[in-house]
Amino acid sequence: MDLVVEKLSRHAALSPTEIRVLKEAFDTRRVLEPGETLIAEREPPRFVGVLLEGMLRREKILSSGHRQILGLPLPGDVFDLHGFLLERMDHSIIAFPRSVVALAPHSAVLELNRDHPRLGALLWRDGLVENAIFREWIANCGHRPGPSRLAHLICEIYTRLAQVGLTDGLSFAFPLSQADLGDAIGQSAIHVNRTLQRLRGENLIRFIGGRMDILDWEALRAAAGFDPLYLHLVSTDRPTEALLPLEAV
Amino acid sequence: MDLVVEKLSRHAALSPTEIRVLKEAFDTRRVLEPGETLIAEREPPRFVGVLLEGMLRREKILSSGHRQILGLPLPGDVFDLHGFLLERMDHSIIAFPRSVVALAPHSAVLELNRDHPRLGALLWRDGLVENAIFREWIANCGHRPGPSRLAHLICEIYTRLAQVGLTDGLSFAFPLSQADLGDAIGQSAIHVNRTLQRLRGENLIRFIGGRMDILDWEALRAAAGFDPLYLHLVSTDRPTEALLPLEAV
DNA sequence: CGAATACTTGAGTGGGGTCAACGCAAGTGG
DNA sequence: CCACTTGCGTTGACCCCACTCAAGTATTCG
Repeated sequence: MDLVVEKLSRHAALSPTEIRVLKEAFDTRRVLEPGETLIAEREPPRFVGVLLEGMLRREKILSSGHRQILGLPLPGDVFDLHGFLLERMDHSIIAFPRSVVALAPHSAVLELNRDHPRLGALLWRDGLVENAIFREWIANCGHRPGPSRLAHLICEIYTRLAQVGLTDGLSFAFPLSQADLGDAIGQSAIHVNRTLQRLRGENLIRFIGGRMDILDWEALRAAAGFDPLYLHLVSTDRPTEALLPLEAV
Repeated sequence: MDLVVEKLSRHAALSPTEIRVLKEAFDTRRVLEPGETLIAEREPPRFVGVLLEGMLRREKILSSGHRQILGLPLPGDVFDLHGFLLERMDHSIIAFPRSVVALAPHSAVLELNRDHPRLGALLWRDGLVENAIFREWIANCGHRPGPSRLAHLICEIYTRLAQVGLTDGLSFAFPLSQADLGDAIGQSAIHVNRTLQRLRGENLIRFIGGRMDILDWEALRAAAGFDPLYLHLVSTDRPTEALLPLEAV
């Protein structure tokens, strides 16, 4: 959970009490095997989670039979907050590689929000960033020119992993198959293959054995038209006052 | 504001105090002329809003110059909750026709959540439904077959408008141009035109003068592969216990 | 070592994009 | 009242991006 505490602390220092309350709420651990479903479409959500290790995907099967990947929770991300007031899941959450999650029952999160509203707001903030990512994916699957889409996804994953210290320079674990990539950006796996070859041919990336190496970040960023604004990272040029001063709530 | 009170009341009865607190928080009115920007990308969000009349669009200009519409807040919808903990807007919000919004400063919403957590949770719920809509739009712009996309958007708008009583049978105001429709579903305006003609030719819809008439709901729904699960409507088959009993928070 | 899965490559095709022109209605101003 | 403009919708011609089908090649795994 230290990963999560550190991530939340970037926006407002957590008191020892808040850290304790947070850890007590998310006291359940669950290990997911590769491909295991954490929760399926139409099931009632029973908990809020944070991913500690591995990688998850949100997915939905369309009436045409196609699969659409809706999002990729990474370690440190809070997920299912989106559903904790809703009756049923509108999509499934599935583990890519072996993953570890920490779970909190909804009642614990409601209590946490009631008794420590500032901590609740920080958890919400994390969920809000994911919503901004959803919106960016609409643009990525929509009007963004074809070849840029894949580059954009790579830029996003790299930037998000770097935020939680899970990159090694410009290299990082990337456990998606070409079919997965296609379902994430709304293209066929075969076309993803050809686009990958192009990115490789232009010496922008190397991608073998589940590991992605970015060889030319600036060129990749330009090809993607990637602007990290939507990730709402903590940056040095943001307003100097704390996001959530203690007196705010 | 009665529209909003009624909408929220569907999920848990509001006490007279909660209704008063809600109305006091959203005490500012603002009228937007057609095409007027409520808030632009990169600006710091200053308020939470609910739309009372008209229609808004969330949009983003991509590096390619293309415009992508990310969402369509309708009357009764809470918006910008998504941004009330974030430093800058990652997209713009613009009025389609003349629209009226009610605004609450962030401090009022933080206070509301602190002092009336159940009311805060109901507002959050509305935001969560919008997130589910974002996810569905990813699928709509992504892997959904072409002709279904337009039909799906029409089904969604109809269903959401019907929820707040803004439909007249199967007829409703629909102030989007074909260019807007294209930017919403990730297609060119010209192709939208041809798809519209097809839907008209099959006697599924009539669409003139900013008004949409659905002529054959079941056929349109089938063409779209539309399943309203993601709208998280209040339905008769949901769990009988109240979503947010008073003792929950 | 076979079986399954993932990746690669080629050939053929069609959906949807772009460009360009035109129709039509609603303003607008002389 | 008419000439001009502006915005939106419609239609045709052309073409390319990306999909599908199909076959072949690693690579992993029981």
